[in-house]
Amino acid sequence: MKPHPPVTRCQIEVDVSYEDFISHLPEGEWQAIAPVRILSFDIECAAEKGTFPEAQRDPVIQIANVAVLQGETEPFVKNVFTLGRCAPIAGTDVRVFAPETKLCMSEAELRKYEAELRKCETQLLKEWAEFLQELDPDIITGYNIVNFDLPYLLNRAKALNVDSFPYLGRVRDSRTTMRDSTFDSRAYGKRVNKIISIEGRIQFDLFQILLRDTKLRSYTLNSVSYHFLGEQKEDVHHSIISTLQKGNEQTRRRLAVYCVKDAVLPIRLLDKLMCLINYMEMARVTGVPLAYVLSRGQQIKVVSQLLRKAREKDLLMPVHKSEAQEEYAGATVIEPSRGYYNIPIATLDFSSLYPSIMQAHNLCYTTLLFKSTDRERLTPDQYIRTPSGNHFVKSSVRKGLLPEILEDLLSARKKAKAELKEEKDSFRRKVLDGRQLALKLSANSVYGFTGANVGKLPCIEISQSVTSFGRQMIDQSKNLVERKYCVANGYPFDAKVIYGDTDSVMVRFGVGTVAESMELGREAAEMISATFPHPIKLEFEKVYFPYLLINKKRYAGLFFTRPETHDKMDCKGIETVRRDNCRLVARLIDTCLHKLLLDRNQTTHCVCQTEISDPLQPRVDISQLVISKELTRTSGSKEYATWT
DNA sequence: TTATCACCCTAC
DNA sequence: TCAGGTAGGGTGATAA
Ligand SMILES: Nc1ccn([C@H]2C[C@H](O)[C@@H](COP(=O)(O)OP(=O)(O)OP(=O)(O)O)O2)c(=O)n1
Repeated sequence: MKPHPPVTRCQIEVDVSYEDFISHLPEGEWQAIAPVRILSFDIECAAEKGTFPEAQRDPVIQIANVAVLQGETEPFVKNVFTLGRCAPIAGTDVRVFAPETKLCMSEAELRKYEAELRKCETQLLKEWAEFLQELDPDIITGYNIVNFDLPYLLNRAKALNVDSFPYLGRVRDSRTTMRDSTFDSRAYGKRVNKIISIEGRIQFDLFQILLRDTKLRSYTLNSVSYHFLGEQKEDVHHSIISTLQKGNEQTRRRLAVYCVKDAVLPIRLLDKLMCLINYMEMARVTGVPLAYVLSRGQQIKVVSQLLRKAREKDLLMPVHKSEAQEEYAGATVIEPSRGYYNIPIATLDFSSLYPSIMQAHNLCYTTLLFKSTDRERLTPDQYIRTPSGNHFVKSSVRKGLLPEILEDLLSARKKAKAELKEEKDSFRRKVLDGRQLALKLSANSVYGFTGANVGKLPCIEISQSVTSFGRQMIDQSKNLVERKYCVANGYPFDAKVIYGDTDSVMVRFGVGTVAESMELGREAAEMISATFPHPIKLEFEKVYFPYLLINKKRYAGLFFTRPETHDKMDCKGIETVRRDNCRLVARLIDTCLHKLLLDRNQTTHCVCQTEISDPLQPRVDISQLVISKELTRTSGSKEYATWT
């Protein structure tokens, strides 16, 4: 089960209209919009979260703050509101906001105190609403970033009857409303979310961003911050919160620091992950509003691009009554020759296989010939027959919309890849890689859209033609390699394709060094590419040496892109990359693979055996044994592995 | 004891 | 226009 969502709702205020905003961004200078000024405020109340039952009975805890980032790399905390006097925090102004608490209170005193507290909170909410409503867009960037827990604040405003609060948009007198929504897709899973209407402002829920863009074992703000920023929240255990609050200036200061950090971390993450830049690019390329990139799926992007292209050509999109269509065959996975290979294995891979198939063969809604009578009006060289038995006209007759869409998407991806190549910083490389992959996914989704049974415009003819071409191509590649690189043709060894999945072939050329393998791989890729129409391209991608092939979609190997040294250890489908195991298993298998591949020690079993006695020793941390995975249908919480 | 299935997550 | 696709391994429950 996914953990409780952390306090990570971020909001961006854009001064100009969306169109104006993006049209003012120069083509090649995305970095120029890096935030210059960030305003952030955040309120945290453990009791309201319902996570700390102890705290619920204790009305004392209320701390909030406002933080500002102005051009500096570190956010500057402008105001810290505390309840009770609090010792200064460096670089901040601390402001006392409530009456002092007493350690012991009578019943009457407590009630009076609670009433005071509500008054303070009400005033806080009013101040915030005013602050938001009058927040001037930054002169230089035209926007501000504000971080706070919007659902929480709206609920508090409701509970305290602060009627002036929920008017946070840029349209005066337009009430901010909140409702639940669910989003269900195979790729993202079932997500429950809150939809909050704020005209003229765009919401980025960092928790949702992280769920979509990253694959982590835990999504608490704490662990995410540690993972990406290398720093954690100031850890204040909930059981001591009220003690700290009731203590003195110094203890309350600790609490305040904790809250400041909470407000600042999401903004730092947003910046570090370059969310704004990447999402803006995606919105521009696919032609959807910025907020859709997060709140909607892939279909809307494809539809938007279709409509854009259709309008250019004076075409209309039909309203399709989607009747239930049956599934269609997908890609081939070559039967693996399982084993441990202590010689280099070259990997050849079609670049953007499905999109390039659609481009090469001009597959589109607008080029499909439904009926045989349509074919009779054309000469045979004006159309093609796909391996699945469907017919499409050639681009000389009419160029399809989908190929044009794909061209745009792929060129955007190409640019992203070029930038990735230039980048030296390893963290930024990861971010740029994610951006490149997101564009690839969007391109593949164009194909997926045509096969989407629940979609608005499914067209199985297209999708099954694409996959049938793909099957044919991987077959052909395998045969070409094996036929050319054999003893009969004067090569020292018979090459063998030991495995392949959808668009890739793993070739054992028989040669003993990485360099030779690369040489042959490059040559083979070029040779095979030449047999396919533009823009289909088979690329030499990498060499694995050594290579452990366990099963279909499960393998590991040392990854070489240069002859001298390996880049990394690459694991696919194995427990080390799966998140439904406990960490112990992942760690164990990781060490085994290290020994097997890095040290080439093929007698690893004895090492594992000594490790395996570990769980029975009390020194193994229980956290290593926690298994967490998503539970759908049935309810329940995390499962814990136990030994009794 | 083996076959089948639902479920999770991953590789394309 | 709420919601990209198929292939496939591994696990544990249940049927045969
Ligand atoms: N999420 C995905 C991933 C892949 N595919 C399909 C379409 C791809 O063309 C094909 C091969 O996938 P790859 O992961 O090898 O990626 P590409 O070949 O598209 O890109 P590249 O190899 O250039 O990274 O599988 C898909 O439909 N959806």
